[in-house]
Amino acid sequence: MARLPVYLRALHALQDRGVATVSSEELASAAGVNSAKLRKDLSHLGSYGTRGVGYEVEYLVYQISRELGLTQDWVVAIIGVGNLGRALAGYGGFASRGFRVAGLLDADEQIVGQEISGLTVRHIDRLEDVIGEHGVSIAVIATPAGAAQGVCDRVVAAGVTSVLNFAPVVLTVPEWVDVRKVDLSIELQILAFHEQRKAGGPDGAGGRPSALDSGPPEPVHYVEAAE
Amino acid sequence: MARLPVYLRALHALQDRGVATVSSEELASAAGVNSAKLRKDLSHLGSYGTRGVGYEVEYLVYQISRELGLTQDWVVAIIGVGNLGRALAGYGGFASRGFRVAGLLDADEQIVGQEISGLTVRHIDRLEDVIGEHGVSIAVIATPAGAAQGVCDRVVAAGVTSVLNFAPVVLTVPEWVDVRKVDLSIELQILAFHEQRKAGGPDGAGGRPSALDSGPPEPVHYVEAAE
DNA sequence: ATGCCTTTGTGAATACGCGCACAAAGTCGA
DNA sequence: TCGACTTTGTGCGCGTATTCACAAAGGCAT
Repeated sequence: MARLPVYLRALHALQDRGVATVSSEELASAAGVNSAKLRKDLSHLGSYGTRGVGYEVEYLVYQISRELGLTQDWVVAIIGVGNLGRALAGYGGFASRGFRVAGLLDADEQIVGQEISGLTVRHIDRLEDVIGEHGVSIAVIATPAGAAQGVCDRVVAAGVTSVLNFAPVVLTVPEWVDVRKVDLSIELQILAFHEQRKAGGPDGAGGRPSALDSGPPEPVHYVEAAE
Repeated sequence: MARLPVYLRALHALQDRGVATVSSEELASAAGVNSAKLRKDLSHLGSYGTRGVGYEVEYLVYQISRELGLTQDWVVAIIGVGNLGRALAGYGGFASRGFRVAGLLDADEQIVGQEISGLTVRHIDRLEDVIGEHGVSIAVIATPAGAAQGVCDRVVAAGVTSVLNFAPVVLTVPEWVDVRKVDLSIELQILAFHEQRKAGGPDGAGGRPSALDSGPPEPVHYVEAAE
């Protein structure tokens, strides 16, 4: 389930606060989901709760980590060291969750050789070497759109079976390879869509809170046809 | 629908290649979805196809852009100018889709005053001013986890009704505010989960291609219990 | 003009996810 | 020891999304 990482994060926060046991209600609230859903999710990986008490935080952390495969280290390579690649290389959330960045690669000679977050950027020509040497199993593609499919084909040919794609293209891969896509522009477009509806979209004003109940302080934003 | 931006991107690519009309089958393939689903999605915003021919690319681009609210400009502020904030500020996919970054804000005095992608970083104290002056309606939160909820409360109080959150926390907002979350660590954890299953997870080896059919060149990666 | 061929738009069947609500199970106080 | 209370685990119904499959609609060649 895609929600397990969220639970895990909430559990880590509880752990840091010294909480030993937690009820499904509390944990669900912290994770922003329904408590029944959370219980059902947890029950799918075995019954680790005690009725009348709740779940033991530490034990649950271990079980979820195990289920997610975080009890082992995963070796990651980042291809494309532009602004985004740099940000990813320096992102602390990786190392703390068992993800080790073993290689940074780029095609730009200006960038190759630079040291970023303790790693030297290597040339994309060495892609297969880097993957082989370090046993990379997850590739993060942060290249321009045009280069993404080519890079993807190469990492797959080199044995990578999971790809995290930040380039704005739909990657084609063999069926044994998993791809997840993060697209900043699409996220904004979805927000714009809802924003437009709130401001009284094509269907006429629908469903936004009136100024009477505890709505926004300012009426609404101006909306005028952009042509 | 959350798929419209994907269709739009595929259509833009077709437009660049000079394609005038496209069938649901082709477009669905380019967008990575089922063709019936695509037709149903498009039919929900009116019937813009011609039977026997397909859809006119240019017209469809306009209709989807309109539906998504991209015929107007949206004003965005980015709060938190670390590695990620910097990457976002320089991301070309924003401007080209009608999103204008009007403000960069940070709490760090070292960063305030720097010019990044043509914008001067301002101090977080001026948050409300920046939002008001430019009519910001979308806030991008790229702060550390600890600061995110506080920043979120402030932008909401200042009138922002859409938030794109990169901080690894679940934000609590009034019900008229939309939040979308992008969490790099969670994406990797989901990949690790599938990776583990492919490598013969807790359930025993299940469903991965054998070495007989067109599987990966190398057998599989080593997997050993990490404790 | 006419009939064949392509492609859309959609009814119907299916699968899926979600959440309510409750029984089973366990704790804790008396 | 016993009963009341808390919390888990899950059966069930419901609404939504997805897919199949086909009839309606339009183009195009003859």
